[in-house]
Amino acid sequence: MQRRNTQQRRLIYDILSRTDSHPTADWIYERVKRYIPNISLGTVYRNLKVLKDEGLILEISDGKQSRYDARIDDHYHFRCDVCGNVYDIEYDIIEINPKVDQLRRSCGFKVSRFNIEFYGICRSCARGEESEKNN
Amino acid sequence: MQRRNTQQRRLIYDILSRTDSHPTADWIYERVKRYIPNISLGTVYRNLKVLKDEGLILEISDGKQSRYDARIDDHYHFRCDVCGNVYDIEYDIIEINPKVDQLRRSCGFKVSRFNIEFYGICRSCARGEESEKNN
DNA sequence: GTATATGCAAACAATTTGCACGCCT
DNA sequence: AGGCGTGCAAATTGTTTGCATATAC
Repeated sequence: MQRRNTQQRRLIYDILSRTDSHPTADWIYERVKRYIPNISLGTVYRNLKVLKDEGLILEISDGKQSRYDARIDDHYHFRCDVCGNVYDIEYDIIEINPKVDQLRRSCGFKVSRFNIEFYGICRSCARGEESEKNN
Repeated sequence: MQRRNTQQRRLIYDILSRTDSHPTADWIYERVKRYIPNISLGTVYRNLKVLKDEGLILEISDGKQSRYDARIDDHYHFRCDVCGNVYDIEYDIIEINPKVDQLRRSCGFKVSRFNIEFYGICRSCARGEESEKNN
């Protein structure tokens, strides 16, 4: 399929690229509206799907909602149990990879990728602050 | 809150305990109906939540849906990209845990738990079979 | 007896989709 | 010009909830 480079698609990707907050579709929608006031939420969802299909962004599942990430290099995520925000953890490739490779070879499945996610309470929530929700 | 040991709750837990297919609420509902035909889906959801709160089962998020697991000891999951089914991988605690612990201590967050998930194509799908969907 | 649990249906929230029109290329 | 993309609203999907009744204890 021949893809068009629309204003909407460009802006959605641009906004997602400029944040590290792993936002939801709705958060992105609110931001994009500042520039294209009559954009629809459906368009945001459609473009996020396109960008994902093209491998430009990642979709992170949050149980009920999806979050999106324009950072596609190897890294992990930490999710705060209190505010729900997602933070990046650098990919400790030297330490983990050989061990995971060992497991993936021996587990009996053809593993194409894996994902580690950490959970706990983020710094602001530990301090009792109200975190700005990125959703 | 004082909990009652109802027929419905007992059966839901029993059915979940006897499968390793990590089923969805709807799959469980269909099974329970064989014994309690007029049970409602809402009751299944309510009881799954109770069982989870009591720590008897785990909820596994599958993007849009939830899946449930009565196996609460440490183990990993493998999810097939084709059929969506979830399989158990034995927890190779000696190999992985120290490395993950190292990462969780050094990542800068207060990590209370973590989760590793593997993705790929399961045996039946690799053979081109139609897998029975557990959802 | 009484509070917890149930069945039912309506409500919800996140996401997807059908359709007529609009705008990249 | 042609077809992909859009806005809008309705439809779908998974899950939750209010309420009157039933049941475990």
